[in-house]
Amino acid sequence: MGHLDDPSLSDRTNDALTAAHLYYMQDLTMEAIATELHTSRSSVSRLLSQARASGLVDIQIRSPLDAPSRVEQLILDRFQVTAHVVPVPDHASDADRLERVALSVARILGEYFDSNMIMGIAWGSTMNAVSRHVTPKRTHNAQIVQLNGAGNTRSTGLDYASEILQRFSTAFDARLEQFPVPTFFDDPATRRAYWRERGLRRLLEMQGNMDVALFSVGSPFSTVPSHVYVGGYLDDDEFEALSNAGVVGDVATVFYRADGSTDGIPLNDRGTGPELSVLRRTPRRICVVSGRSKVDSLRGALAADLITDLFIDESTARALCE
Amino acid sequence: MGHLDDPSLSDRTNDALTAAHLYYMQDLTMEAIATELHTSRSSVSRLLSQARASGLVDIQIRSPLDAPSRVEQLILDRFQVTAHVVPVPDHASDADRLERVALSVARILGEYFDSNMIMGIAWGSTMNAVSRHVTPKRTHNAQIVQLNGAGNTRSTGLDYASEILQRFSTAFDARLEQFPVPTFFDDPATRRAYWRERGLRRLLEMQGNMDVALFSVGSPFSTVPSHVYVGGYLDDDEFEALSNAGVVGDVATVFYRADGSTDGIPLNDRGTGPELSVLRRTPRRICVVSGRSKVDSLRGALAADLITDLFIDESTARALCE
DNA sequence: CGACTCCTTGCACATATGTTCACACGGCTT
DNA sequence: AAGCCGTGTGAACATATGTGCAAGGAGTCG
Repeated sequence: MGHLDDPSLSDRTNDALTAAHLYYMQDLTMEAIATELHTSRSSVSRLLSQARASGLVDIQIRSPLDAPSRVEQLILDRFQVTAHVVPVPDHASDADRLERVALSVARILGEYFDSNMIMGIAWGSTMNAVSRHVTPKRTHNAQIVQLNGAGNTRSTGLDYASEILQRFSTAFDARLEQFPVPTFFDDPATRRAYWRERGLRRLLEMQGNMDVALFSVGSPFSTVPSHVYVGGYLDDDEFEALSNAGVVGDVATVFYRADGSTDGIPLNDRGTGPELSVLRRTPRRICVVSGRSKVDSLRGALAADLITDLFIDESTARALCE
Repeated sequence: MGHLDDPSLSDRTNDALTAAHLYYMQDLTMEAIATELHTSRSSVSRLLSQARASGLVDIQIRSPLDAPSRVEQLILDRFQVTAHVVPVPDHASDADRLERVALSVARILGEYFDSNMIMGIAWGSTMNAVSRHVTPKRTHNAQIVQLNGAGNTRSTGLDYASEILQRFSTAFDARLEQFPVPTFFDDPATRRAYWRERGLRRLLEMQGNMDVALFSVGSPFSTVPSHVYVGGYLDDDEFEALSNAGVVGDVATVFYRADGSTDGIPLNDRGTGPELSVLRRTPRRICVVSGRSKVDSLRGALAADLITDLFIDESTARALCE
């Protein structure tokens, strides 16, 4: 309940705090709060919006512990992964699904990330959607690190990926380590050489020490291909090579097969994503998936043991269990 | 996010959970939720009310850590007690104050009480107010124990005190140990004898092992006397004896002076409240105070080191600091 | 000093939410 | 089967909340 005329706090935040108390703890109406705060009802409405948006007010849903949904339980049994099924009506569009799952993740992410932690984040449409809604949470000495490069033949990719990452970084007040390299090098040798650069040491070390990893899965061969597959990162030959190698998906542009294996997939030697073994060492690996077209890819990621916590829309969850 | 067609859960709770998600996590309007749930908007409104009232939805206010209010900081410095100041306008009536502080406490109490814990609770107008608003929280193997007897010359007091305690017990799904004795025995010897009864052993042991104690302070000589002082528990002689002994207040009908001392206060030998030393052994001692008339009594309780966490209305808090 | 921008405010209106009420349904008694 | 709860429902109404907009105030620049 810290608030009330603290000189160190901006008046606005202070009022927001007080308003939040009066509204959420004491069930006053905004009208009444307006009177106490000597302002208009509309301003109170705005104060409360701000309080919610800035994470001052924290709303959680706590299902009785004995009530994981049937699907969540099923997923836990089959894949040893904690699933968070987001209710979305069956007839919703894929865009809707994505948006709604992303919103749910954005709201709850603060539960997983705290002071002194390192979080690795990938980029793509899903992460973009999540980033646009993250509820801020104040942390100290926290670090966010980009998981894979985002440059392609047409641009450095800095705008897109960096914008995403920056939203997280701002929301958590965390330092941000970007990864200004192409998504794929042309020559594996160049990549290997570059990896030995000392400038990369810090970044790789951070990735090795991540507490949380946040990513989605890519699905190259689905009807709704992921960002990577349509953004000019891969040419036709490369695409075909993936197909020939039996690839079903990727995590942070590291490709894998249905059984989770990655050996002998040439593109991986040129990619900039973290070794899957590095990922697997990360205590919490949060995967966000929406849309049935990602099911095959998701199965592969599960087989590769890349995931500890899965956020997924309802019908995709059901599809996964079939 | 556990919910969704879990056969083990009542449909109603299930719907409430889903509705809560859609409303609080996905920002859908109730209208939209009604459509998804194939019901009417009004029902959704009711579902959400239920979800809030039953603690399914948990709303917290998290002030930036660096922002305890000035008053809270002041109280911490002076009394080594964590204060939670509840904003209440200066012109509010004492009844208002009480209600609003009580509501705030009721909402947050779940933070302090959990499975396998023992909580001791006093009774009185304040506790009554709190009890009427406690937000339920599911716990296992938790125990609530009454701190002091509630019988008087006119009744066993079971109705009043028991009703209060039962509300807590229900809200937390905790076992309840009542204390069916008068508030004060007529003869100290009777009390001592009774205390040796084996039936009392269990109760006293629980009190000795409390994890949390919840109480207010009584203020005998203020213009707004507490429940104990007007409920027929004390006659004029006893009242005068208290006055002569320099008593400023009580906690669970154990009386103390301004300096926190209790020695040589005759009524304490006949009272049924816990020894203050027992109280002081309790790790968390939550005191709820509203109304300036309780300030003197509160000072005494602070001097006696009876409190670790203090919930108090704003103007009383200011009065305390003067 | 004025002209400008950028923010904030409160009003009035548009929506969203809460609540009352009459009614329908299932379980239970007679 | 008829009658009588208690519970739960949606329509209609009553409130409460969100938002576009025009106006005002503080700061900045010429």
